[in-house]
Amino acid sequence: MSQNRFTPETTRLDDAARAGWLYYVAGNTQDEIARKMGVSRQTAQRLVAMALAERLVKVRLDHPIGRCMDLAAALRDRFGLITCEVAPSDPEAPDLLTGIAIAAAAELERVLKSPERRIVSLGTGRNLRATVEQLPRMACPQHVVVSRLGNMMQDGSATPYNATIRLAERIGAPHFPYPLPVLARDAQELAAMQQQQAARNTIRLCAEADLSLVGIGQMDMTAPLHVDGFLSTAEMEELARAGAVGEITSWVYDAQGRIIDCAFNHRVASAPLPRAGDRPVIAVASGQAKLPAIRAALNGRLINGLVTSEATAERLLA
Amino acid sequence: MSQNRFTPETTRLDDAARAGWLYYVAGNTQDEIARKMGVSRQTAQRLVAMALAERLVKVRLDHPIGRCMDLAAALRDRFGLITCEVAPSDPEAPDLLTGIAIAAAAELERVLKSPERRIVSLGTGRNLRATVEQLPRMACPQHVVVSRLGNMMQDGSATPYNATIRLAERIGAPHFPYPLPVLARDAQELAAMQQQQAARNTIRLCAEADLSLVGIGQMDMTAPLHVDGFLSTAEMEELARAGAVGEITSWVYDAQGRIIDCAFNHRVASAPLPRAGDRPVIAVASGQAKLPAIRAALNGRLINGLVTSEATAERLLA
DNA sequence: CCTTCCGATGGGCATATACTCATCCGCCGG
DNA sequence: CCGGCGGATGAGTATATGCCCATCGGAAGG
Repeated sequence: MSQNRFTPETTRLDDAARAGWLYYVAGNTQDEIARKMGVSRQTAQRLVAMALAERLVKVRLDHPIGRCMDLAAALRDRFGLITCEVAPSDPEAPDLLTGIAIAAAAELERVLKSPERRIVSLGTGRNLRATVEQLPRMACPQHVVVSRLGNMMQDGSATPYNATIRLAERIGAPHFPYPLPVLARDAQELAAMQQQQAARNTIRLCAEADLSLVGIGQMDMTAPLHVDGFLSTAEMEELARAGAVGEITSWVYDAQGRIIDCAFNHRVASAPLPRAGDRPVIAVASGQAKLPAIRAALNGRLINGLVTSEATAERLLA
Repeated sequence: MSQNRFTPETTRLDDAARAGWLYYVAGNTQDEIARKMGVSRQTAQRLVAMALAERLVKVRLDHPIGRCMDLAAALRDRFGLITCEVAPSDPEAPDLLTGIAIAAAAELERVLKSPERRIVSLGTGRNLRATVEQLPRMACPQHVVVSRLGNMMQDGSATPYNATIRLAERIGAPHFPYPLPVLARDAQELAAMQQQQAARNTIRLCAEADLSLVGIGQMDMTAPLHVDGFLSTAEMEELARAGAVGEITSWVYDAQGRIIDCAFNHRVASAPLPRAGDRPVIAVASGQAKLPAIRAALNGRLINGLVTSEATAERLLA
């Protein structure tokens, strides 16, 4: 078909549209298209590619998951994330944990399937606990599970939501609880604690973790740190004045995602936050209340992966 | 990823949606999808196929031609056509000939490109004439062009719009003009005419035609048969009373596409209409005025191919 | 009229995709 | 507890697709 009988541009685009239609809508093979349009197969291929390049074909996914993946892609783009999963929100309960727990579990499971030894470090929190609950039982003795922070309060009692032990049990992997409490009394005590062999070993493992899953805590009266009794109301208010908007494994940061240089952070005994480089540091967090904390963590590149809900993702991008 | 932890149907469909999204929207290869989703390549392929089968992915073509091809596909479906082309209508002049002439010429060209001998039979009319004008010059001595009806009026003068000669000249093929006039005086004269060797030979060629291109005539005061003087106003009115809505190569038919058993048809000297079986009998017709005639021809399976305008296609499907 | 250049073309090949088949796993009835 | 059944899986393979490159032909400029 001689394109030059008419305006070549138009006709060529028309042909591209035809080819695109035949390929994507009618499901023809490029060979059939070539025959039907009277051109060579290669030309048909070029036309189909052109239809794609010229954005003539628009693909839409008619499934809740489609919107989620759009949001996830947007978040990845915007915040330079290695990985991002957005779970469909149930309109009835937009911030239900189950969805994101399943999504996060899928991420985790992917890593655990590796036959190579992997070090997985975990924070704490309801989200992570729920995530681990969603994992199927697997036999993964080759991996190592390590906690990034203590589960002891200063009085020696345990915090709830311990994900590390649960995960280790579930997959039959050796695990390293964090051998220090969440907080030291002061910087001096902290320094002493960190000299312990077990602490140094565990902190090193955390630094080498192939995958880190953490929660994100908000900084209001519903803050996990406050609810669990690590932060008095007075301390909370002081931190808020210093600009605190969120915390990850107890490290408190401001709206730009910078760890605040304050008395509280000098007492935090948790493993240092991994520099979110090439190894995934994935936050599992959602909910209106955590929004500023999540946004700050993303802005400050404290994390390079996020698993969240559709509703939260939308608000993050707004 | 064990689907059986949750409702298997849902999860599988979700996975299909993810896979579809990754494939069609994100442009991943199935191998990448397999890695990202932690499944085998084959499973990824199945998921993509499922997303397609379950109609999760909707492809839309953002180009005027897209609408045309949708209409063409709908017409093919609805009327069991072998081939159907819908040319974009210029909103300024919805029934302009050029568009459909180009489209029809493309159809014709496709057949002419064959190195095998093809018999192409033609009707008459502005549409066919315009179609032939759109053909590029080609050297096709292997083909044969034959006319399905005469171009002589009863007084021996020629009708306009002779497409056969023009086509034969353009492609350098041997051609067979129709050796009889359009109409005989009566059935008896007709029978005598058809005994002629030339007539029998030409009619046989028409019956064997590999491609037949015909126009469709309406049955009102603008009817080609009337304008060209073959049908008096009185005869027209009588045929209309008998239910005539259109004609193809002078054979007059009713709204169901049945050739009417009437005096006029008993005088028609044109080659019998080919039974629209597997060999293409393509009508080139468009325009509000021809709508009932086209619809009837489609309903009666007098044709198995149609080239028309976007506007006409829409009305045919309405 | 000839030369040069650019885009289009089709052959050939590496890769990706679709399909078939044997097998496996979990479920169910005996 | 066992055997049969149906869907899911992975290996293998035929087919389709994407890409590189040599070549061609028409347009612009000398």
